[in-house]
Amino acid sequence: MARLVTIPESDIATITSDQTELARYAKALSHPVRVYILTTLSKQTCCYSGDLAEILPIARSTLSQHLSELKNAGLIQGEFLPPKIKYCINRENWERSKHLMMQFYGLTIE
Amino acid sequence: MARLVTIPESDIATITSDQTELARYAKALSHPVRVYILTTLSKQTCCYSGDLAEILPIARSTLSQHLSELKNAGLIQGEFLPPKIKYCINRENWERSKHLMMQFYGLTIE
DNA sequence: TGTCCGTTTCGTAATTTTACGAAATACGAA
DNA sequence: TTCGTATTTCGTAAAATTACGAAACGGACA
Repeated sequence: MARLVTIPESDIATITSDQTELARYAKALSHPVRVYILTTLSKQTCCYSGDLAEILPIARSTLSQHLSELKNAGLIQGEFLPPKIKYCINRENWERSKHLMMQFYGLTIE
Repeated sequence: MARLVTIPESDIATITSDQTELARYAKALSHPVRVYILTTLSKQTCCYSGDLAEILPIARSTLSQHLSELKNAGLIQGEFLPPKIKYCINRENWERSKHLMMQFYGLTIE
């Protein structure tokens, strides 16, 4: 980018790693189905992919994609209990995302 | 969808309007540049598109797109003060998104 | 071994997002 | 009216997202 040459570095905005991380978590929350899944999992303990598949008006393969996005974002984790897979919130990253979000909204409370 | 016919409605997950609304706000936060802009605007008072353009390593047209996404999400608003446009946080919707996010994370504090 | 079950991966398609430069717009000032 | 400044819209392209059904997979069990 030409700008990186013509303008001193100190004048370039530094997008912090916290901001990039927050954006990543926000992306995970950017679909109603994923918000629903996370809300469900954060309230109760865990649940099976099949439970969600029966209840949600989307194809199983589509649900699977949403679950793997949440997994990639680190917000949930799956435990293979043949023949089912039990999904739970990843508490550590859940708290991390909460912390970043609070920080973003200027809430220092924890 | 066949599922809507073969399974009684009461067994179908209801994705609430709050969840859909939260997903919409989360989508607005799902890019590092937009997180940066919102953080900047929420801390200080307001700023001009040009201020951001000089500081961010992206094309002005790209910045404009991000700004209009934030506008469409209702999180910022622009005031035309020729020849510049002053952007500020939309406090009402900012608080609304904060509220939904707190609710989502199980924080009833406000 | 073969079969069933729950789930994911594959193949595909439509739509949206992100990005850029060039052109258009809106307005104040010369 | 013409010029200059600040910003957005247009045209375009590449990549990512969302969605589906069909096929594949891994393990339990007959």
